[in-house]
Amino acid sequence: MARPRQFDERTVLDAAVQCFWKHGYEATSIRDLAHHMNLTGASLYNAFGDKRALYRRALDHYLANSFGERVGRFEDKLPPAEAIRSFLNEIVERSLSDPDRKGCMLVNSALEVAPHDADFQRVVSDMLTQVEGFFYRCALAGQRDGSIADDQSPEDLARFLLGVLMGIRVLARSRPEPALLHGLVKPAFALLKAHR
Amino acid sequence: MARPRQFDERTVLDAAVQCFWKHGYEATSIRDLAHHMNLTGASLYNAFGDKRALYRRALDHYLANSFGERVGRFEDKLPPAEAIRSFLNEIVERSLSDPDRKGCMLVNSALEVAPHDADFQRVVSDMLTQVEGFFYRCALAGQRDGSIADDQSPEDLARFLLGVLMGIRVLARSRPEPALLHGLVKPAFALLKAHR
DNA sequence: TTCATTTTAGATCGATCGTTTTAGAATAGG
DNA sequence: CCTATTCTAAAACGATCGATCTAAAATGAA
Repeated sequence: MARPRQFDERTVLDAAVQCFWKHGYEATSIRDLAHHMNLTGASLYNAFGDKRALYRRALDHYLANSFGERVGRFEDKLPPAEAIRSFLNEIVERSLSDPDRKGCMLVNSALEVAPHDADFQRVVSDMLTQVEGFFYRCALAGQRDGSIADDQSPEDLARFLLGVLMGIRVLARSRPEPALLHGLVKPAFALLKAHR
Repeated sequence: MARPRQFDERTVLDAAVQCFWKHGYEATSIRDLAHHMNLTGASLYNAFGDKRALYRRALDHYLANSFGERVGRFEDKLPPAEAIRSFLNEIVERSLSDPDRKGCMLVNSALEVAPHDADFQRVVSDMLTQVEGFFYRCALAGQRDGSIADDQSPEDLARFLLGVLMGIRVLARSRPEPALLHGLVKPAFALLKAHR
């Protein structure tokens, strides 16, 4: 019977997420990771395989705990227009209060890793499609209940909102200024507003 | 009297831009750069100092030849609303036709390098402010001549358009799909349209 | 021609990289 | 107790990194 593990997998994955999220894949070394995860190199390799596999696990962990839980909180609990606004506003507020300016690990991965790795390309693309799907469902429901303007198709509104979200994420890392991020979403929300 | 240089600086900077733009800073090695720039390591160091300084030169070169020239082409030659639309549409079309999916070196830098380097942080932030300024001037002029809706302030419109541009850039690298990018800008353009 | 200076070419340096190895430790089962 | 298995700790491996070094080459001036 083998020796049992000393570490808690979730705890070490949280630590890995923090490292990769802040610094990116290439600039995060295995020694940094091992140090922050409180593991030795061999334990890290035993548990996760290699750097790339760890990155994948960390990204999946991040996505489950960010987008996954955020959609769950908003989609079935708020009216569609409000779900969209709350979703984006929460991201704006969290970004403005992050001293590390980490932005979004999905977006960071989309730009750094995914262009050169087919597997990550699929993960990122699928996830972006899911985010778009959330916006689509909200736009559709909002146009049906009359709370969202219907001059644009729900497909285009979903694409537009996805673009706005990506823009927020980039500016959150590069220019996390309240006037900028609040001012950015204001016209977007106005576009959603139904004219009655 | 010293031996003259064999290389053309602009040509080697173009090559450096391509390397850094496609792969990012960390994942681009000096040997890659030297190879694509057709220089030896020593020549590269003699001419540019070190990797970081070369990156700075490459980024400046990129910015002068992308944003700089694009604004020059549109701002004084087209009406304001059309300048905005042409600016964004050109970026969409170029992104859709780039097999390397390089996206935008400024955005890539904003996410990879700028969070950890004060100098680059300033370069990126200043540049984003200039892009916003372009949008602001167009929004202001467009609201004055009545071709751009005025329910949002020109400041907020500029912020919004900057966010939309960032979104385009991210999606151009991660999901360069015609329906997505075209669909994204359509509602944004509709928002600009004045209701007369 | 020599001289001084910079460039180019290729090799080398010391450090860091991702990963593996070696050895001791921790467990349950027999 | 022994055994088999996996975990943990630390050292080590081979490769690559950014940068420097050494030597030859290229120039104009004296």
